[in-house]
Amino acid sequence: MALRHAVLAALLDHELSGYQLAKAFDLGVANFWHALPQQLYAELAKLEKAGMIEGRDVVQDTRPTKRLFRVTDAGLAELERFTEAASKPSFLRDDLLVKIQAADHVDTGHLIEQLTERAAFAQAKLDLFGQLLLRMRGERDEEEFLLHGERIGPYLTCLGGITYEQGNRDWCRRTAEVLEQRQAARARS
Amino acid sequence: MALRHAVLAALLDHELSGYQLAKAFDLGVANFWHALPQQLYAELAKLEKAGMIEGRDVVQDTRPTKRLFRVTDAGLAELERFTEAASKPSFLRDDLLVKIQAADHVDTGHLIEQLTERAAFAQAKLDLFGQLLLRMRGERDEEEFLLHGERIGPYLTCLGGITYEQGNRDWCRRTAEVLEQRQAARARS
DNA sequence: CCACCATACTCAATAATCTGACTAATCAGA
DNA sequence: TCTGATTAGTCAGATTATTGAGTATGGTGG
Repeated sequence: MALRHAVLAALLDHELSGYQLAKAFDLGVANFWHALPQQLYAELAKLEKAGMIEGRDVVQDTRPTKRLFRVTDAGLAELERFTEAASKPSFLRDDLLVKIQAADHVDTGHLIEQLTERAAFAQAKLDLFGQLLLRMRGERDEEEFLLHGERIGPYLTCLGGITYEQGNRDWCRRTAEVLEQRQAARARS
Repeated sequence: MALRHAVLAALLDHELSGYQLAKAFDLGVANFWHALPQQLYAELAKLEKAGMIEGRDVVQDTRPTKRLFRVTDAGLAELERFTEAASKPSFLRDDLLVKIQAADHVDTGHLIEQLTERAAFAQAKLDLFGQLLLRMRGERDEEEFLLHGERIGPYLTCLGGITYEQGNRDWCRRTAEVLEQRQAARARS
């Protein structure tokens, strides 16, 4: 049941349409949750019926009419309840890790390729997140912003994303390096 | 469809029963995939029907009879196919991140509590993983083991788990610290 | 001796997520 | 001018994952 809360949390900052929300929850960006458009539209409908968000139609002359949503008091109360409850631990579920687990029984070339790719992807997200941080804190330095900024939630989750992607990148590079060295050693013998 | 491959990868090292597998895929331990017992029993049944694993009953005098499974050649071929295919990126889906995203609209005390808890959990996993590494490489030092060890897949995923949990722990601590400082600053004003 | 935990599983039902296709309009580039 | 990308959604269906309960036996702590 956390998708609904993720949607509520995303709508705290700005009014958003389903489409904009879908962009935010997409692969490249999602720094605190991931979901597909279909899920989001369904969840928005449910949340509106439950009175936790309110939508208003915005007619655009050049683009299709969109529906912007904002969180209601009931929605905020729901988020509050959610926050009080214990968090369920987050678990790993990663194709690439499964492949590495099987590394000794499986073609090394493909593994190295995919590790390199993943490392590059992580680096790209790091660059993006870095820019995002700058945009959020503006002129202020990080220490100052975190102490006195008015809205630090997204900044903190972005920092989380950075920590995660750094770990990801470094592990991928290290692992690729190990596999390459073994390949080279095997080739020499 | 990666659960089946995770099961295959887990069975590469040792013959395991569904119950043992369930232990390994449990929260506390799972360092490359997570799943519940029911899923695993179901997957084992499917894999056996598909000829990718073979089970044999082991009668025990003091415990219920168990069924141990090992990977067949067909299973290995399936893993090989899986490895060749591109990995789907892994995404974040974490209750705690959602709560932090909403940090400015929600009770800070609960957040700090949950961050501290999560940090302690991450540290516990780090200790566990550290011991696991030692047990896997035995007397050898890491560099040597990674270059010449015969089975390094599980070692590499364990290193992945360590990187992940370190990031997790550090971010939780940092975030809790920030929230505490803000709480203190607000109390003074 | 009795409650509880560990081993070793099974079954059913619901909830969450993903795959894939479809509508319909505008805009930018070759 | 035709193609493809972008905006803004909707629908059906399949697959995965979670929740909750139940079976049966043996060992352990109080």
